[in-house]
Amino acid sequence: MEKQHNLSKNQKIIFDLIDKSPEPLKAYSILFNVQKKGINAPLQVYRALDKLVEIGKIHKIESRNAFIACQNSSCQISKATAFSICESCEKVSEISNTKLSKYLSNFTDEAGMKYSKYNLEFFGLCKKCKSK
Amino acid sequence: MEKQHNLSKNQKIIFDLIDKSPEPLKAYSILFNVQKKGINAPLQVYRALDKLVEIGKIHKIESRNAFIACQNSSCQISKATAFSICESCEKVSEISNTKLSKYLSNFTDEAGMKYSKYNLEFFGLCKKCKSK
DNA sequence: TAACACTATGTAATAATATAACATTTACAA
DNA sequence: TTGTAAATGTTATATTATTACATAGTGTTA
Repeated sequence: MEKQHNLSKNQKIIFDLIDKSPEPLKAYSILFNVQKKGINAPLQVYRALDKLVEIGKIHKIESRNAFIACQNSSCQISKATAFSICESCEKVSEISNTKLSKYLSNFTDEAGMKYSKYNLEFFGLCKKCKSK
Repeated sequence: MEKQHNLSKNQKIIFDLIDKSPEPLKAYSILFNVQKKGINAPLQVYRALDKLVEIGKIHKIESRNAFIACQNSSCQISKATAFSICESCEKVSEISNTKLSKYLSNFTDEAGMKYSKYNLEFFGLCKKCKSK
């Protein structure tokens, strides 16, 4: 069983916003959206984002500096993430593929090192954009 | 045979600096280092970096906003990159593993999509840091 | 309950990263 | 030698993220 995290007020506001969004959100766009709820400063946003990333409720899309809610049934694999990113419409999907995650978690480099933590970003055209 | 790219003056200055560096370099640290060579503005650095990334001479480490020279014999796989990153000393190595790159290039998602381009960052402790 | 530790919040200032807009110059092929 | 693409130079500004410091809430345990 995963540890239950009770989100604080700011964390909840920001998580809800990200969770409802169909696309990754950037920190300052989040800030703009939550100002009516009393969150006024960038740092308040970044602090909540840091915590949410840490506990696996959201992920950062590094190549886009944006954040999306974890799609993997209660965020069990928060340290081993994979995404597909459409280079045309910027649609981002989290990939949950057992084979892929096993392959990567078991990957051993030339020096014999294993890495439990990784982030993988695939780029291409999504179905919609491809057929245009 | 790979296309030969003749680097321009600024591109060459900046590539040489990155190529000689034992660690990834950040854009403004590059700027600071090349000011004595007449490159004065951030944009001049970013333009060269963009071009060098485009032609595969360097890669961006997305999670660190830093750049390293490609280690893969003349940069044949500039759009399919994998790195190991030490979370303690920040040492970054490019991984060139045929099996891994084949596996990822052939990876097909649930919707049947393939992705020719990807970036993978592994995180962990390097040998040195592990033994401390 | 009081004392404590830990987490979260609020606020201001600023650092670090990256791009827009515009003018000019260079490289090189037609 | 002219046309075109790539590269350069410069100023200003946008975007992303952190430092520093003060205060408040939450939960544990003595």
